[in-house]
Amino acid sequence: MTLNKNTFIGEYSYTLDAKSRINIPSKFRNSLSKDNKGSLVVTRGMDKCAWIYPLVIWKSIEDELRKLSSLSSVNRSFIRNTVRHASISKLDKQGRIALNQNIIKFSNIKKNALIIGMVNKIEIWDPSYLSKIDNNFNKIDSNQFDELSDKIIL
Amino acid sequence: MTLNKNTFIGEYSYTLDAKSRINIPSKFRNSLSKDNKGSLVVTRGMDKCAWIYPLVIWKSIEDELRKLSSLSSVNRSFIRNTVRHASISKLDKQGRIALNQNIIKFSNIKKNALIIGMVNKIEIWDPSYLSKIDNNFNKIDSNQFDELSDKIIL
DNA sequence: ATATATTGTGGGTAATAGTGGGTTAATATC
DNA sequence: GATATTAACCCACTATTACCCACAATATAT
Repeated sequence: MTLNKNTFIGEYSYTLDAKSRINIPSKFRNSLSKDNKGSLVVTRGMDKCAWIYPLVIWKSIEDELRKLSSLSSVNRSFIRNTVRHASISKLDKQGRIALNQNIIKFSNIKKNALIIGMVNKIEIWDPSYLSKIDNNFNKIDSNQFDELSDKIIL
Repeated sequence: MTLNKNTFIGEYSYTLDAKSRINIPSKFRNSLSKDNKGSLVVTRGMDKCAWIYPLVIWKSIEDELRKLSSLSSVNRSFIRNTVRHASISKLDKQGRIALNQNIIKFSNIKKNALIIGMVNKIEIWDPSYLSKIDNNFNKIDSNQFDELSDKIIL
């Protein structure tokens, strides 16, 4: 167990309880660096899922946003849409976080949820919804991957 | 819960009461630095919404304005329109501020209002009005957005 | 194999947050 | 100067959230 700090890989299946709390895999908790003090930032993903960042990673995103002048309407929209659905959540003593209704509805999560490590962030999915996405993934023309293969060596 | 001081993220739905008071989310109140002493500056936003700054942040904006020479008519207009609708408002014991009629009318706020954290400031919107803006936002040539996305890695 | 620690899930209780409204003080109006 | 209007301040109620403890299931160690 010695991945880089704030790095997440793997997939886990958990349940949302009556209070909308969900467990964070202990492996993820362990790879969270101390300076996060157990705080995560939950927001909407680009897909219909929740994105979760360690607080310190989120702060660096925020710093970038801070540089954008609000005189530009594009900047304003960009900032608004990036941060309006974000909220800080702290791990409780049992290692869970509470998801707000907004995110649950957006991600279409009911009882069961998949937590997926995405290297620098964490995703939470409704399992059946993700299966659909997976099907689309298989349909992608593999040429699109060829582009990536120039950039990333597997 | 340790975001930087005077930093606001997330979206909250509140109601304006009969006395034109509106609640400020407790998370925002907590991230207000002590030296603000609960004072906020409310003014017109660049969009049809209210902008709210922590007093100390507003002061730094004033300092920037001070540097603009009044020999330029553009500067004069800019300063005038930035400052003329601004007013200080203090949080009451329950964490609310009173909005003046000028701002309410300008923002087209009736009963319900959305409060949105915009990193260094807070916006208050009429919900239905913001939806319209959102729709336009989707029509914006996404090239402008892609530019930003290149700079900021989510 | 048994003991011990860790992990995931459930639930109770106290503290806080959000909303409404009343009372007094300040300001304006006549 | 008396009255009306507005704003500041205080108190009260309800819903939500944060915090705590409990326990079963799994993993680790002896």
